Amino acid sequence: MLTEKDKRSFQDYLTQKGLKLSGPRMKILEVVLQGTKHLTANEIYGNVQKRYAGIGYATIYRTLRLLCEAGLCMELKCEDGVCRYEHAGDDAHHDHLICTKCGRYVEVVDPEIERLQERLFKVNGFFPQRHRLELYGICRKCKG
Amino acid sequence: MLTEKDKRSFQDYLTQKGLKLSGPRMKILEVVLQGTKHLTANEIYGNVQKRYAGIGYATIYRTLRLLCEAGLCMELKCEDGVCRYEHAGDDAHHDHLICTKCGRYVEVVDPEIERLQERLFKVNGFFPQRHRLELYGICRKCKG
DNA sequence: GCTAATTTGATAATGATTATCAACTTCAAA
DNA sequence: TTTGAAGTTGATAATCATTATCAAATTAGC
Repeated sequence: MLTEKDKRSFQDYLTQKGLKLSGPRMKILEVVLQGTKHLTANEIYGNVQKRYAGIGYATIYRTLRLLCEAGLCMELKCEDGVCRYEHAGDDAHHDHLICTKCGRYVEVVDPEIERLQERLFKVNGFFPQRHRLELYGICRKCKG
Repeated sequence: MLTEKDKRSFQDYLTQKGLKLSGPRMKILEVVLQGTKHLTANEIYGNVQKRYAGIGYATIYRTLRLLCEAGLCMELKCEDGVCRYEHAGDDAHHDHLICTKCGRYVEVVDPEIERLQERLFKVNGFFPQRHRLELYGICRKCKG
């Protein structure tokens, strides 16, 4: 799942910003894009360690920020106070359905809801930037 | 805005839990219910200090938790990683429109959106518990 | 008023994230 | 290919909101 396109995309972003593509950055990009979605920085640190020992915490955080800025990742500020990261891929915006028992994240979109949100912005005289919708419940598996 | 009903409500909650209604708890209840909505614990601490010096940080946090449990307050986990509190009053559930320039919070509800959210839960086999919807944009005043 | 149970304030601890800094890499030009 | 200025790294200290700890002070039912 680590395409040449992604690599180039990261490379381009760095160059454009006058930054450099280092070994650690490349390794982190690889592990993040090949791993599961919705991992914490700590979990990503663990995954990176497994394959490439020696990369520090700070570099994980720094690189995750770069990946977000480059549009390759998205940061979710979760209710437990910890950030989770999902690789953005080419998929459009989506919201999340979150199981409060097992912590599973399901991605959902409802175009109708999106439309009504735009209306709420307009009605209240706000220029829309972004939104966050999280639905908390218990998934079928946990409900038993 | 601190009604007898609120006092009784807090008192009842404490009694029912085998807890006590102390001076500090009463003072914090008063300041919180009379103050603005969407304040941080830190801001509430400041407001309490102004009127009743000597109450410690820990007591603010502890009492805010009790007020939430008693249904007199609600905690909002905000994107900046800080919690804000709003007194629940009798008003129903609502979502928030947040100005990214001035930080203003506007409370909004759209019954249609609420309905569609329920449908999303159902379609995905989730038992619904609660949700969080935050709309970020720039308010008319800041837009100029 | 007495007393057991609860609460308080001060402060240390926690846990995620960010800042610091000397040593190490990168990369474009020579 | 060597070089050196600029950027990066890992270790670790710092930060910041929130919680835990604990001895001293308060509360409420008798």
